Amino acid sequence: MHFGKPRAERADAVRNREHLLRTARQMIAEEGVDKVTMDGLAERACLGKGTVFRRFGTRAGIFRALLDADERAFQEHAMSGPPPLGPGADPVERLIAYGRARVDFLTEHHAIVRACFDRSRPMIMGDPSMTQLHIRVLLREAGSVPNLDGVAVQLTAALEAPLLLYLSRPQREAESPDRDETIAFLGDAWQTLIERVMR
Amino acid sequence: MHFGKPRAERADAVRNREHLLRTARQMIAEEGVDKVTMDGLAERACLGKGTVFRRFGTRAGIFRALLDADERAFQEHAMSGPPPLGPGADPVERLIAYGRARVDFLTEHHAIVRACFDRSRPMIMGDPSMTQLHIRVLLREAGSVPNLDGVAVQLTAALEAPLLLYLSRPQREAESPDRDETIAFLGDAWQTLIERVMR
DNA sequence: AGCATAAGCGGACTTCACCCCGTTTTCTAT
DNA sequence: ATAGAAAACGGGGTGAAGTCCGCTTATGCT
Repeated sequence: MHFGKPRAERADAVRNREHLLRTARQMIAEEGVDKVTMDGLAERACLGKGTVFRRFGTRAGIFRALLDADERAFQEHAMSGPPPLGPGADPVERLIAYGRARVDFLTEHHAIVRACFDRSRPMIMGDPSMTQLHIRVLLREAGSVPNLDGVAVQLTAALEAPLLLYLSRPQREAESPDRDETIAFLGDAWQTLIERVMR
Repeated sequence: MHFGKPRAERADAVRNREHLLRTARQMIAEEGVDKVTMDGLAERACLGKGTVFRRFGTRAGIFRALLDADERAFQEHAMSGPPPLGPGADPVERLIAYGRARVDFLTEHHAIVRACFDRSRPMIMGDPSMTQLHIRVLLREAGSVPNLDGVAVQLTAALEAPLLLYLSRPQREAESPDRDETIAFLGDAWQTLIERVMR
């Protein structure tokens, strides 16, 4: 009765997944996120449509997979990079730095992040994001906050939701004039919020 | 050259819109939000599909229209109802009361609220919701907050996003045991947040 | 009332996500 | 090496959103 190893992923599966991700990245670079269709991707990768769905489940799944690597790298930085983002700085400093970095990250990956949404199966509260966990830890380090879990949820929402929900411009080019404005706007707002909550 | 009256909406159009909304409400009551399809709605209302799209633009548009009346009533309450929600109470009290009422409202209309999302054309930051405006006004009344606009955006996100984004269970029955828990959880968190920001 | 015209209507058509299931490939145990 | 099982593949099928355009009807003007 040895579970634990439900048999590793088959070699062709791995090969195909990577090929599909590469192809998807190309398509995004050439035509933008919403020109990536399941049929189109399959055809361009010379694979069956069924394969694409088997690998990623849903369309949103592709974008989640694409984001995954960058997301890991980002959290890595936040958890063990140099201060003020990483350990070593004052927790409040770290919270502020985290927020600014996160705004930057989400803006950078804006199109893909938004494409991760799945109308049918959205994120559940029980599945706290890395961001929420990180904020929670730093809040606790920064001093006693009542209702820690609740506040962590809401600060996470305050940080991420504006980019996920409220602002969503075409933002074709990375050099858009209001791109930097937006980043500064939300970063400053975050800093203000944290300073007032923690003072 | 008199614009201003681009000719009022035709009588049949009005009739059909109301008929469609009534029918949609029935279908929602009977089978739930995501069984409401454009074809189904058109057929049940004995109208062409083109008509449904002409009236509401997109599927999400139907739900926005359905929410509209209730949303107005809610804002009415918040702006001119009895304290602590309405005018007369201390601004901080009002902010807290508003948040609790809003959580309640969003939970009550959860299914429809979520159905208002539109993958292709999401809300723009330039279109600040009533909630954002209200929060902004109360914040200003409550005392000088630096970065007023930014903080208003983020508090709005903190209040609404958890219900829009992070928690989304089927929540079929209104008497679900964790429904009340959720309302209390988010309401308390909101109160904590506001108290700390404003202290 | 009668007419011109803009608004509204209907439903076929297109596109896309997602499902299904018979066929093929890889893996493992012998 | 080989057979048998499990996993992966392929692509046609389905249902739903959204578009198009020729037809119909309300409305305002005379």
